[in-house]
Amino acid sequence: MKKHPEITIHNLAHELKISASTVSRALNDNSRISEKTRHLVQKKAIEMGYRPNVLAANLRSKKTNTIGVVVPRIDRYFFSSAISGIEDYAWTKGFNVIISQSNDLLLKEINCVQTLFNNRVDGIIISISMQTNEDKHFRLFSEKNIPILFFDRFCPTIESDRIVVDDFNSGYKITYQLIERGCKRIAHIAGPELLNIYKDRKNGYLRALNEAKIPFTEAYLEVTGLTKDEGMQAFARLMALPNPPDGVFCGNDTTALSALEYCQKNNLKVPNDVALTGFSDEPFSAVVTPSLSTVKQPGYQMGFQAAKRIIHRIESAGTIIPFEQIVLPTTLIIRDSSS
Amino acid sequence: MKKHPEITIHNLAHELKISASTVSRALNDNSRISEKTRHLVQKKAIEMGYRPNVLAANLRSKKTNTIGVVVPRIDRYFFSSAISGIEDYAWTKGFNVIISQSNDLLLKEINCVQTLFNNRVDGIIISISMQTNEDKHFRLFSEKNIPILFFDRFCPTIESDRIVVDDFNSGYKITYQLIERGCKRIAHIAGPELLNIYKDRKNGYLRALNEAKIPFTEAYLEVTGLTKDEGMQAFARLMALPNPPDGVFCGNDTTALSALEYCQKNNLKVPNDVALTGFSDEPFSAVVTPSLSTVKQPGYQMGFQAAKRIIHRIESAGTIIPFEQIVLPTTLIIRDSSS
DNA sequence: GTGAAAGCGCTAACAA
DNA sequence: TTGTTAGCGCTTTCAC
Repeated sequence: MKKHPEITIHNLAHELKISASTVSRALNDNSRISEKTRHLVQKKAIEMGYRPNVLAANLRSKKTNTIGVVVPRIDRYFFSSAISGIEDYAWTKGFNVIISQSNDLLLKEINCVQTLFNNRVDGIIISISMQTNEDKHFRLFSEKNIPILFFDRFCPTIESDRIVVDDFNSGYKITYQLIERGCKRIAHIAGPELLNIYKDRKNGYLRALNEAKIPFTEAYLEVTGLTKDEGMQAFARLMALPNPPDGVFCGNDTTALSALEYCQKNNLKVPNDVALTGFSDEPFSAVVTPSLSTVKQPGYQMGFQAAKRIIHRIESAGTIIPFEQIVLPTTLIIRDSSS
Repeated sequence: MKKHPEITIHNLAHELKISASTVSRALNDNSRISEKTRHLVQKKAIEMGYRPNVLAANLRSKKTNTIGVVVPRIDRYFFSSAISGIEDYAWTKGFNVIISQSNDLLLKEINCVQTLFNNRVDGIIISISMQTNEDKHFRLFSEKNIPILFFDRFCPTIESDRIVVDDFNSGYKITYQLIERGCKRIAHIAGPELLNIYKDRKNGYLRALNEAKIPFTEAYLEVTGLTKDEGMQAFARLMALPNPPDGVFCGNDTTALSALEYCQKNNLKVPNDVALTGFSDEPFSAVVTPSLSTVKQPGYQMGFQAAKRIIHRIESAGTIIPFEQIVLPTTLIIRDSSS
């Protein structure tokens, strides 16, 4: 079946009548080798179609040059662009990227993390699931001194590097914009409190209200899973209030879009009857009518930085680097839905 | 630094006063082992916090339980949903997924493929770049009998499994719909001929014209890279013709969107002045105004099937399985831009 | 049903 | 600068 048996460094060594270690050194551009042998070996390697067995090298060196990534869903634009950033940077450093998705399920997340752990990834980059309320599975890594880095949604009880955006301020700014444009009754469709990002966005919202001396109305706060359906329902409840809001800060673009749909069906004018804002700047947000005001999160940049940071940590194993929380800037994008 | 040294099967063996091979067998649920020892070993393994060294096992067994994936860009919805499908299926079979992106560059693609090859992936799933006009890098795999599977954009000169959609028919159907709605001068913004999918879409277009006895007009065919900018320019050229088209079949949704933008800026009514259709059903296509007619490709399903097929092939190594081209159905989605 | 021994392909400490 | 040697942790004959 196999026409070409694998060539090993021993085959090369044998052919060249030198030792395997010399071949190894030549192939790895080790310093203690003569130009001549190096050339000879490399030429022969190509000639014989040698390809290094990364597995064996990894086993020996106890490094895999692989980083594991766990995200809730790969097909959400924010995450896929983050992965794109991770992959682009990792590539330049010769690292592989293994990805897995938690589907926002704690159990699946634990499973993913375990598997990556067993596969001896050199580090893990993760954005946690909506259900994650424990941290045992992350401690595996800290205990073995394997770098773990959270981006966007982090686990507050684990000391580690983090790449985040300033959700509090972003929530504040986008709410403030609604106030500025004259909204008096501002509602918020929030995500699960379990996740810092949603809590922060909500607190930013509260802060803006407070600063403008707008009293907070319990009924104007809806906590949901931020799916399309839940968003639609929450928005419907808001608009059914005796005194419905004239501005709604939706926790993400998906719910903002569902709110928009609701308005179209029910003949509500956006932004005149009710102004809407989202969060994330999904690809569709710029092109819906009316276009959606939102907060742009630099997904690609976050991924890129995450990879940079973790690979740096991996490569400086031994030296102690203090943990860092890197906050990337968001951009407030005001479009028709609130202008 | 490390508080917990790695536990190996030898440690377990030593503790239990049995041999390492017995431990190995017990851990792998080998048949030639007594219930009693199996239990004893597995209990001890948990107790001591043993975790298998996948690397060593892989080196020995010459399998990695890993499949490599190469796509042009991870952050395009079609591809990220395909990856999602791949990951979901692979997960159920205990396979890891290494991803990399070619950025539609041949050189990067070659590099990715080589790296995956050196990393000894058990199989590779790929959608080729826009530049790919050679197949040497794929032959590596066929020569070593490592399964390779193309999805969507395939390399015609490599015999292999393929998961595709019927681009010819889809192109035909969507053009036919334009004819049906009364368009007389139908243009097409095509992608590079190098890729089968774009050629097929174009041929479907030609077929529909032919069937309706509409003569083909050279000026109505624009071949581009299907980016936003190129799409916009191509569309502008079309509309600047002395006899501009009243219907345009765009090779993908991105160009259709840029055409839409052009119309808005230039006060052209869609679909009345010119009807538009895209291809792919990107998330934004349903929500732009006017909403975009398009062809829905089952990205997730394609990925899922791809993983299923390749893992099946990997697991039946040795048996000869004929190559198959699996054609998944598309859905014609008629929305406002052409209705 | 269990153990002994060999070796997957590579790297690295030590010797020369 | 090069060679020798000893594993990395596991699986898998082959004996018993």
